[in-house]
Amino acid sequence: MLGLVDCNNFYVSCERSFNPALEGKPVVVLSNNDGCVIARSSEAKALGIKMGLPYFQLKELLSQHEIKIFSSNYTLYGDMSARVMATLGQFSEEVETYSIDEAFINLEAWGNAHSDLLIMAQNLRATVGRWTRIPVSIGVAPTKTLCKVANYFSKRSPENDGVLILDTPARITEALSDFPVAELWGIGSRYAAVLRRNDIRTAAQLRDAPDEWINRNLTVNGLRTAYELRGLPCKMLETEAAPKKAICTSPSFGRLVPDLKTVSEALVTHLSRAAEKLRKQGSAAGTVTVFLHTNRFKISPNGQPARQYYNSLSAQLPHPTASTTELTGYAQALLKTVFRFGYAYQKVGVILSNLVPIDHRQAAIFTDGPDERLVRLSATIDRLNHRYGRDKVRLAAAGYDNTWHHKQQWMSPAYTTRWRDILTVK
DNA sequence: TCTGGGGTCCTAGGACCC
DNA sequence: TCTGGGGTCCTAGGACCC
Repeated sequence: MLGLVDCNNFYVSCERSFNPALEGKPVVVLSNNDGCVIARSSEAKALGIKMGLPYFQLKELLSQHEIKIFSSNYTLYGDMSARVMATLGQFSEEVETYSIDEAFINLEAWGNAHSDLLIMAQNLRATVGRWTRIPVSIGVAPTKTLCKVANYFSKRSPENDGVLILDTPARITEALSDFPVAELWGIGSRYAAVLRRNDIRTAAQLRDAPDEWINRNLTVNGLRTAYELRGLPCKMLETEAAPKKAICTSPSFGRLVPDLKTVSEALVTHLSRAAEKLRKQGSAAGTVTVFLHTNRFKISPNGQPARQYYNSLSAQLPHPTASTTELTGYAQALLKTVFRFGYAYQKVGVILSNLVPIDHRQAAIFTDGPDERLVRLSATIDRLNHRYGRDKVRLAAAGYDNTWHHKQQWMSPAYTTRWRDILTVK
């Protein structure tokens, strides 16, 4: 059996973990740039606040209710996630960190008896709650997709008390007959529409559909989902995090930016961030892509949609590199080519791809290899910045104007990762 | 009138996830 | 005024090979 442990309203729960005054109140966490709602407490959900609601539309509700608002604090959420995952390690040898707030775990050691599974799962919930103050829900089943279904019901039915175990054909069929197919893991809005047109409305109906039809309409991914619903595992537990194949950094500007100089400085800043991630996983990039675009929601003074511009450009590098300095040269050249004057830009982004392990780089025939001194320089800068703070040492090309930086008006302290933010007990 | 068969590799676009 | 960010995988079609 496998378990899916999912943190309830994770970002809100992180904020509450260090600020108990938020208990029982409607709390929302906003996306980057304080753009829209990405996490809601149950009280906020009860007020009808939808996922993805833009902040400026939320404002109308603020006058009627006392809603607590937070900017995304990923330093805090990432650290709390690591603490939750480490706690899971106490209960299972094999933990797959599936996302910041979810993990699949192997429950082989718990045995197969329903009562044992229930006791262990409740014990796990209680321990995570005690150690991190993060409430979790647990779905237990023979495949990952069925775990997702079990988890869905464990959250929604109070009588399940945060745990649901689907361990017999009868229990599985009962759950699947009640489960909207559009909510299945792997079924998005497009596939949901296809299924609806074919009168497939529950997970049980998809499970029982002919393989050939599923394969034709939902590709092999849909077929895997159907197999998993039948209890045949197709998605294995992956406890080793695979290195990323692409790394992208593209936060929006805090205001619209029209000029090349500012866009370029932002690009260099983003690239520095992406290259840090690149070196952290021990990779070098063979391709750099730069893209930029205007605000697609913007309306002109005359009431018409504003003129839009989106473009991207990639360069294959003569040799893969992990040097911020070297990558910056290419990125700036790409930007000069894609940039058009006369637009107000919302964001510029950079993607590093064709990643290879840093010690297995293919040398180029006709050009010199990467300058090892530049690679060592980047590594040294990483160490300095880790110790003294982000961007303490950086390229001058990143500029000194930070008026374009994204907004984060309601940021909570980094309670667990910054000395001066540690709570004081009076 | 009539024009083979069997492959690989790359890319763009579309689907999905949190 | 104001609408997020960062990923993965699959498929069809085009270009190429002998």
